[in-house]
Amino acid sequence: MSASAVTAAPTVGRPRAFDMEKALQKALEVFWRKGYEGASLPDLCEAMGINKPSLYAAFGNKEQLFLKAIELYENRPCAFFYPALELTTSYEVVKHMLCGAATTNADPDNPPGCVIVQGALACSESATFVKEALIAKRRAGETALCTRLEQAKADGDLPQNSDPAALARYILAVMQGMAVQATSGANCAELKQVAETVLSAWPGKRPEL
Amino acid sequence: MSASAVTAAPTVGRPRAFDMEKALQKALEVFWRKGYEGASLPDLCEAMGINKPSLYAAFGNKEQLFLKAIELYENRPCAFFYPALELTTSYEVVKHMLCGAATTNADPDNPPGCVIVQGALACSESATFVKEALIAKRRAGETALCTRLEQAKADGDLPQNSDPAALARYILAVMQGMAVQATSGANCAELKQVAETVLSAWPGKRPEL
DNA sequence: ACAATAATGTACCAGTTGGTAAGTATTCCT
DNA sequence: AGGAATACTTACCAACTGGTACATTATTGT
Repeated sequence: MSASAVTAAPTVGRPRAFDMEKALQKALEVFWRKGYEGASLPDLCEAMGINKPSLYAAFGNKEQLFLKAIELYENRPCAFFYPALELTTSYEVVKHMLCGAATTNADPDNPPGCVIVQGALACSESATFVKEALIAKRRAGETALCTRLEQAKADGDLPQNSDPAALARYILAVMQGMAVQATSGANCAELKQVAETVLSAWPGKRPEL
Repeated sequence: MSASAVTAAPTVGRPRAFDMEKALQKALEVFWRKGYEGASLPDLCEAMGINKPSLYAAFGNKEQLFLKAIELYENRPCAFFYPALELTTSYEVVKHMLCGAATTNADPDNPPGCVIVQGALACSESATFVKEALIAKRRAGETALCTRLEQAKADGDLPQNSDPAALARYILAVMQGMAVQATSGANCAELKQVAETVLSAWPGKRPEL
C-alpha cells in the first residue's frame, strides 16, 4: 500500500550512484527547453549524467519522468502560484501571480517560458496523455483562481457586476501569453510591464498606500 | 531571376495530379494540430493525399512545406491581423485583433489555437530554424501593432503617459494566451470574454455610440 | 565468506524518422 | 510517331526513436 516516496532508498543492494532529485532537475531543464517530444532519451541521459537503464530503473519511462519533472516544477520554479491565493485582496493575489510569472518565465538561470505551457502544446498522438495532463494542470490553476475571485466578489473586494470565471480566464491567458513572450526572448522587465498593464486596470480594491 | 509563384505550372510534362493549394491547406491543418516536429511525413502525406516524392518535388522538404503552410495561414485564417491596423482608432484596432483571434483560435472547422504560437514553441535543435522563423513572425506582429499605437498616441487617441510598446506587448501576450486557452478547450464565447475584459479597460478613445 | 539484492555499463532491438534512387506513366511539342 | 519533360509509384536508405537483455559490480544481512 505504501506509495514510493520520491527518494525511497532501499537498504540492500548496490546504492544508487546519482542524486535522484538533482537528476530530475536536469531532466526538467531539458523538457522545459525542448518540450516532451523534442527531448530525446540521449538528451535526457546526458543532462542527467546517467544512462538509459538507470533512468528507466529510477523513473519508469519517459512519460513518468516527465510527469515527475512537472511535479518538481510546480513545487519549485512555479511555487508562487497556489500560495498567492492566500493573499488578502484579489489585487494582491493577481499581482503576486503575474509578477511571479514574469520572474519565473524570464529567469536567466532557467529556460525561458513555462513548461506547463510549452511542454506539449501541439504534439503527435503518442504524447496525447502528457498533453492532456498539462491541460488539466492549466485548468486546475484557472479553477483555483476562479474560486478565489468568487470569494473576493462575495467579500465586496470585486464589484457585483464582475465575472470571476472570465477574470480568471483572462489572468491565466495573460500568464500563458507571458510564457510565449518569454520563449520569444522577452526579458523580466518587459514581462513586468505586461503585469503592470493588467494591474493598473484591475477592478478589485487596491491595498492602502 | 523569376521566383516560383506558388502555382508555377509548367507547360510540358505530365501534369500534377493534385491541387497544390488544397494540399498545402491539408498540410497546414496537420502542422496546426501536431506542431512542426509532431507532424510526421506519413501524417502529412496521408492528409495531403500524395506520397513523399510528390511532396518533395512540389514543396522542397518538410521545413519548406511548413514555411509555405505558415504563409498560407497568415493569408487565410489569420488574415484579420494586419488589416486591423488600418482602422481609425486604437480601440477598434485592438478590438478587431482580439475578436479575430477569439474566432480563429476557437473555430470548430479548424484545429484549436494558433500555429504561429504552437507550431514550434519548444522543440529539438533540428527545428531551431523553424522556431526562430515563428518567433520572427510573432515579433513582426508586435512591432506592427506598436507602430500603430505610437501613431495613436501622436493622434491624441491614446493618453500621453501611455507606453505603446508595453501596450503592444500586452495585447500580443493576450492573443498568444488565447491560443493556449483554445488548445486547452476554450470555446469562442469564452475567448471573447477575455477580449471584452481587455477592451473594457482600454485606455484609448471609444467609438461614438 | 556467501547469498540476496539492486544499480551499472554495454550492446542490442524493432519501429519510425526525414529523405531519395530508379523505373514507369502521362503530357506537350515537333 | 517519337523525343523531351515532368509527375507518380515502389522500394529503399542511414540515422534516430523509446525501450530492454544481460552480464558485471557494489552493497547489506547472515
